[in-house]
Amino acid sequence: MRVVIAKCSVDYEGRLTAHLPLATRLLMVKADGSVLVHSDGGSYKPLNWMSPPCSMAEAVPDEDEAADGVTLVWVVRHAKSDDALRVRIHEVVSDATYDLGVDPGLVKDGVEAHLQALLAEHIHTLGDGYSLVRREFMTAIGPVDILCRDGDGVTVAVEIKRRGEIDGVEQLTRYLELMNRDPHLAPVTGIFAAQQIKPQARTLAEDRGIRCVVLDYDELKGIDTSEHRLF
Amino acid sequence: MRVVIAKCSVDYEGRLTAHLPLATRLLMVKADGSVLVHSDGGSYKPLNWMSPPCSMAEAVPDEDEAADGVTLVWVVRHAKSDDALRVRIHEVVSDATYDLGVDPGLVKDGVEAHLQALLAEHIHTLGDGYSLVRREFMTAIGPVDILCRDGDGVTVAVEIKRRGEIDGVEQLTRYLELMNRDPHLAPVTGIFAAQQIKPQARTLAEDRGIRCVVLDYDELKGIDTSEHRLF
DNA sequence: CATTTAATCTCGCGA
DNA sequence: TCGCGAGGTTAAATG
Repeated sequence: MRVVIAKCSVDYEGRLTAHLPLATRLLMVKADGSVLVHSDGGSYKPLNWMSPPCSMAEAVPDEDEAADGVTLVWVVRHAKSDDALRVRIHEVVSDATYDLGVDPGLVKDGVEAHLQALLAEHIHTLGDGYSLVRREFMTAIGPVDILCRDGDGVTVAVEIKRRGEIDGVEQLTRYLELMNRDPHLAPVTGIFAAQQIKPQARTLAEDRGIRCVVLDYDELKGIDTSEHRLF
Repeated sequence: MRVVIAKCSVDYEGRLTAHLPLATRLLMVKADGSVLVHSDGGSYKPLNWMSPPCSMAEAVPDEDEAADGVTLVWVVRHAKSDDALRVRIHEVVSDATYDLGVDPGLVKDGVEAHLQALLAEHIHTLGDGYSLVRREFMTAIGPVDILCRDGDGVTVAVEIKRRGEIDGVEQLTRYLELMNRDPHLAPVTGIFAAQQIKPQARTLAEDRGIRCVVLDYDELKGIDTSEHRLF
């Protein structure tokens, strides 16, 4: 990885056009050729960047650029599209290259997939007599997170979100409409399950006869642990 | 801005739990206290990070950490939530601080707002006799991007997206349902206009009698230019 | 300040 | 490879 601190202006042309006036910034060139332009603020998103696959070339400034004080130009082109980034460097404060090696990568825990796995494992938390049919039940318009049966043997489609918003209710509604048109499956009722359900989403769901369930990730994991401890 | 190259492991606890095994990485500490952990690959997203407002403190490794070879621990805490990042540093390769000053910021061109302005200006590209009623036409559930009339004087609601997906069709459908209940407006037809329309979105839209139009930003801008050149 | 919506979204999974 | 959905989405605009 190459890290350069430089006074520069930047222009991007591609899916949109963007311009960064002259200022001192951090330029990061990664092993795959991608370039990031960071300022000393904002959040993790760079002010400007080029995603891989791309290649970076250094060019000599033209007459106008040289007259403006540009000493070096980086031309970064995307390999598959016409996206291009031009970094006009006026002054280099620092320029260093490091060998970082390959990163072992991030290990995550607590995302929607885990919620789904935990709820499937403890499907009875939805009510007495509930039994799992299958996770990721495929339909023509996409997979239903969990398909199960309630105590009366009625099919139930469960949509799981970390944060339940209107989009999720719309999604479940589409699944229910489709599945209720299938005589093999109908009638199918719906459960909208999330760690947190926005009031608007709850209202919409209940208005459509969809039951809302708030999931407690730690509690589900706790059940997991205490059950394992029985053995 | 402080830039550190170090062999480290990182743990995040907050909305989820995440762990980065020991490796050499770039650590960026911005003026607002935010921290970014970058590897030599991936895109512009850091492997791990802490968003502002937050504060970073250096701590002495405990006994176990020291036994593992940790020489220094960064504890980064978010100011408003319980999110925390622990960077366990084993070896510092480089550590430098730079004064970048305040960034003048990015100037953009070519986003959805511009598409809307351009299409409103050239509403006749939707068909002969089309006329603009108004942009951002307010309804009880939000603003319709463009309201216009077709050649027969029938009211048309236009939803504009850069990339047309199912959500956009749902949104337009809600507007149309509402507006068609209003005797002053009904009947209202719909147009889903985007630079790119996903097949599923197109299918859903056309199934609901909504016309799909693919917009060409450069062409609309070209019309703009050539019209201006007439004067 | 909360809410909504766009994003050069990125990222990962599955067909 | 492409499409689709999730994201510690982030970030900007708006009521």
